[in-house]
Amino acid sequence: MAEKTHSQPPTITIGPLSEKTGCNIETIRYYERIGIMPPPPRTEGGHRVYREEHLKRLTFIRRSRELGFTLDQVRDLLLLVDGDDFTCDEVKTMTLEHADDVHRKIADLKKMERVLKDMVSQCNRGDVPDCPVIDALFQTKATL
Amino acid sequence: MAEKTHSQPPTITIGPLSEKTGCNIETIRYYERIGIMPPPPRTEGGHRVYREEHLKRLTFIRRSRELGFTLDQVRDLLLLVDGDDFTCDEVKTMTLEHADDVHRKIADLKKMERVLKDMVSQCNRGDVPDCPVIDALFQTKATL
DNA sequence: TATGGGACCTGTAGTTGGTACAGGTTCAAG
DNA sequence: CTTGAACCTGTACCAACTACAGGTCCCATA
Repeated sequence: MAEKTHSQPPTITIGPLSEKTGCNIETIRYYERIGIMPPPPRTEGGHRVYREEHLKRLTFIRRSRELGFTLDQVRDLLLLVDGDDFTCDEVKTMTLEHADDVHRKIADLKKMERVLKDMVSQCNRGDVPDCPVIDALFQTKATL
Repeated sequence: MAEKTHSQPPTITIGPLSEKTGCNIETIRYYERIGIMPPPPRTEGGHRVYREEHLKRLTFIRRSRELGFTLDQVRDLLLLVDGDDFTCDEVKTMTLEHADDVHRKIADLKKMERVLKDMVSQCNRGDVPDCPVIDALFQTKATL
């Protein structure tokens, strides 16, 4: 309510930023080092001082990572955002491509799952030292 | 057909082994370095010389990796195999645990996929610089 | 037998996306 | 003014490989 004259925009240090975003401190510094977070202003003593815009950007990055975008993809998304001349179509395309990747990964994992379950389903002979799983893993057509 | 007297067991060098297993050369040497492939005998000049047993072991490792076992898990499986006192149950348990991991990964990826598709489905307004995907990625409850 | 070049050797560094210290400085509450 | 939590930098580490560089070996052909 009672703001001082020349009121400054609210700021936080790295610790609270970490808590608010769920992104750990070392990771925030890492993001700065690799250039996807901008270097924030510092206090006299050298402590990082963040503002709302940093929080937003870091949230964006976290969210994107949670959705499985690589840091390179995040970099591209941020370029589009920063350029403010991005088109919805560009973003849509990237997202769809990524969705395809995810889809393929799901398909691969499903195959894996089936093979694993098939192998296990052969195992019903108790604890004899003759294991169909092991046999399956040794399976190959190659010889010397 | 016409084998010499004192016929030696057939051997191969690392190149052919790589081709037969689909495991690249640097990876084979890497596996040796980390101790999951045994150091093979060498020629006078120092070239590695492999036999059937190496081929089998490497195939086992590759197969396991393809099925998503980590190298640590492969190490465990190999201990069981090498000890030749493994029980089918032990192997079965490891495999089931791994199958569960895979199952969870599939579930996570499916969630991702849905969110990505939902975001994209908001995109039908052409190429205006106002993108629901970007908006969604910025979405957060946190403020300074 | 000499030689050319492909296959092999070792050792180190880079990849991705962070995490984990060590060892030192700053900030703010009491 | 003191204390200790929070912050700083820099380096090393994780999985699971891959990619060199710079040197040696092997063997088929001339």
